[in-house]
Amino acid sequence: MTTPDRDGALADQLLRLTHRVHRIQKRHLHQADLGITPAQSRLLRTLAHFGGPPRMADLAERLEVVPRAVTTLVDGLEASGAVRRVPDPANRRVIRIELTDTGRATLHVLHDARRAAAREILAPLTDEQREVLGELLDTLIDGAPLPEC
Amino acid sequence: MTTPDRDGALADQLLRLTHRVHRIQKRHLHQADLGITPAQSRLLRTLAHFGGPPRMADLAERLEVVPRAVTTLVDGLEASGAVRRVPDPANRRVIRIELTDTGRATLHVLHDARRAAAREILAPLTDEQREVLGELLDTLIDGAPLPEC
DNA sequence: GTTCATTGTGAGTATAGGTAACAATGAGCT
DNA sequence: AGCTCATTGTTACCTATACTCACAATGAAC
Repeated sequence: MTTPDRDGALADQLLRLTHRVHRIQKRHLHQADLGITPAQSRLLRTLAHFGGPPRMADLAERLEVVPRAVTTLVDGLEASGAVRRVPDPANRRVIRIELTDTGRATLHVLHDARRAAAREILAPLTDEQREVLGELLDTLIDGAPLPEC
Repeated sequence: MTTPDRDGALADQLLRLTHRVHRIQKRHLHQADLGITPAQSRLLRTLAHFGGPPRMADLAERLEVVPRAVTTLVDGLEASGAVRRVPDPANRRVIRIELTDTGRATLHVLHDARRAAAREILAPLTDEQREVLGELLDTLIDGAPLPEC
């Protein structure tokens, strides 16, 4: 038997990798010294992928967290001056989250930190292996079933 | 240019995957209803990979967390009856962590939950792709530089 | 035998996220 | 109009993870 429990082994590897990725990202963020936490960085990154300023509910859905979590993250980012809460004139219940100029500058630094972290994590892989991994991760992420079902 | 920023893109994908893996594992663990948290599950899994009962310091090193964190995890697992603190007669400073029979049973259930989680995460991949991913993850994990340097 | 290193833990903190209740608002219906 | 119900963000609280720092007990080295 060449693969006694391939999926179980993959689970183990994924969990170990997950832990490592988180630790390394945290270290690089700390070194960047922007006062941005990993979850805040994730929100900023997501923010940049929207066309216009999204509603907080949009962010919660995209980040796959509960709306309450977004409130906390935006609180922190607003205190850092990276984002701004802007009330939506068309619907007074919604608040749109805008990236400030400071936030855009922060995003650049974060991007560099993220890339450095990636280089550290991916160090054992050749260029070809990174290409293959990228394709596999694309497939994994694009093929993910709808969140929360 | 075919790869404008491959490492940066990989970082994004890894971070998204990391979040997803963590959420899905948490859900499956909760469904298993063993009262075991993700970090405790990680410790149990690690425990099974040692030959004999390891010292808490060994666990901290292997898990790549600070020793204080191991204390908390063992506290919870001992309360669940999954492990036992056994003083080392050869060195009265060290405490060895033994898996109980209950713990061994728990491990089996956890293994199934982990495999189910893996199947859910890996659903978009074919068998061949899973093999390739497994090899890449092997390389990534084995080639990791020594912890904390 | 005094000094220094190892080992685990108490106390306190920060981050991440979850639930439940709620106030403000908008939408639909009669 | 009014009444009901869904949406949106937030207040208040709880849990899990992991960190630092200080410390007590022990062992090792000189």
